Amino acid sequence: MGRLSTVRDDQVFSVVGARLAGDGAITLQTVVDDTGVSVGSLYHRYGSREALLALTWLDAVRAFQTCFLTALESGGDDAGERAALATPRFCRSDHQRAIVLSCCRPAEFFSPATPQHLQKEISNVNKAAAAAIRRYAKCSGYSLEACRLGLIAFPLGAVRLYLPARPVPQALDEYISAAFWSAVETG
Amino acid sequence: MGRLSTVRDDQVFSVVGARLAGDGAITLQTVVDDTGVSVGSLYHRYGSREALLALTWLDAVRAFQTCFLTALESGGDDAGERAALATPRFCRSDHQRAIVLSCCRPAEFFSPATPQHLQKEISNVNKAAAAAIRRYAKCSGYSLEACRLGLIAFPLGAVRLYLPARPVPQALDEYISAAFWSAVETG
DNA sequence: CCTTTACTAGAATATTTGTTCTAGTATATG
DNA sequence: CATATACTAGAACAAATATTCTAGTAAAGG
Repeated sequence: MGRLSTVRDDQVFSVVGARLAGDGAITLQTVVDDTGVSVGSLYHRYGSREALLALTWLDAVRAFQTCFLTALESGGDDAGERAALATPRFCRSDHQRAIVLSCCRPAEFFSPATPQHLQKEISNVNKAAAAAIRRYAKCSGYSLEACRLGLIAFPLGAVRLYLPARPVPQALDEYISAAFWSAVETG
Repeated sequence: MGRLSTVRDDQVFSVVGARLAGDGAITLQTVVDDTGVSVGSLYHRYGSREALLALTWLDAVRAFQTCFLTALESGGDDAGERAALATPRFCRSDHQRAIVLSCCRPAEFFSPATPQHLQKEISNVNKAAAAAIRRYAKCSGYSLEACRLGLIAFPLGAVRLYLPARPVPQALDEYISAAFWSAVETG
């Protein structure tokens, strides 16, 4: 019902991510130039600049969490290790979205001006991940801090050595696995 | 010779860092409001917004490198481990500068508009650190990638779990040490 | 086919933001 | 004290940016 978009949402989000990898300045003008979508269209579709940024972040974080939570909740003794490796794998399979997640502070995407319903969604997404990590900690017996470090902090720190400019090398996985086990064995 | 500043440079840099920890938007207006220094003063002292941002970053990175390089080049079998721990220690001793280093992409501080001489200085500072890490890799026999991960990536990833809002807990050091050794033993 | 609906287009507007400018102030040095 | 020097102050200006508005276009459903 109604006219169809000439440029898909994910193409718009991708352009926003690409800008972040560059000079990092995201103005509506840059989005217009890079996508070919007019200002009027952007406002019709997303409502505001803040909403567009929040949607870009949500799109990226949902894609990542699908990979991460699937691994973490798959069971088995190496579920944690596979979840830790979800980060470098995601960077290789979805570079553009990985840039959004790895190169940005939340403050770049969310502000008091972000629409309420998006703030709510963002909050929910974050809570879901935090809850999954808590569950994993409880089941595995590892400390919560060790899990946060081994599952998130170390893998993220590692890929940030390469992103946004260079691809994440396969060789990184071995280090990330080792760091994961070092964390859970320490705590 | 001449009148003295009522607000010191490091106080101005500190305010810029504090903003980054908040909503992240650094406009001259926010700097004026937070420091009480007028726009005219800021331009007289720093020349441009870009210069102020670059100086803020340089101030922070120099302070960190003093700690980091001292540890790394002190010799001994645990020089690497102490250099890795320089990151959490720095975060505890100099929270404001740590925020500048840990919470920001370079693109937020440098642009084509950054004055030439500051771009040069920034380049030199980065080269000095990279060279020190290469030397350490050569002396220790560890791979360069392992050193970059163990000395920089893992410690930085770890402290980012807490910054900018919360203090970096002492307990983190044990995990960072373990991650450092896991890296150099893997590579 | 006609209507409804969602999308497109870009000029116009209002706001924010960086920069410049002129006048004035305080301090070190001779 | 006199003067050069660096800093302070904030209004005025120019540029960039977000947002609104009106008119028009394409596709789906009755």
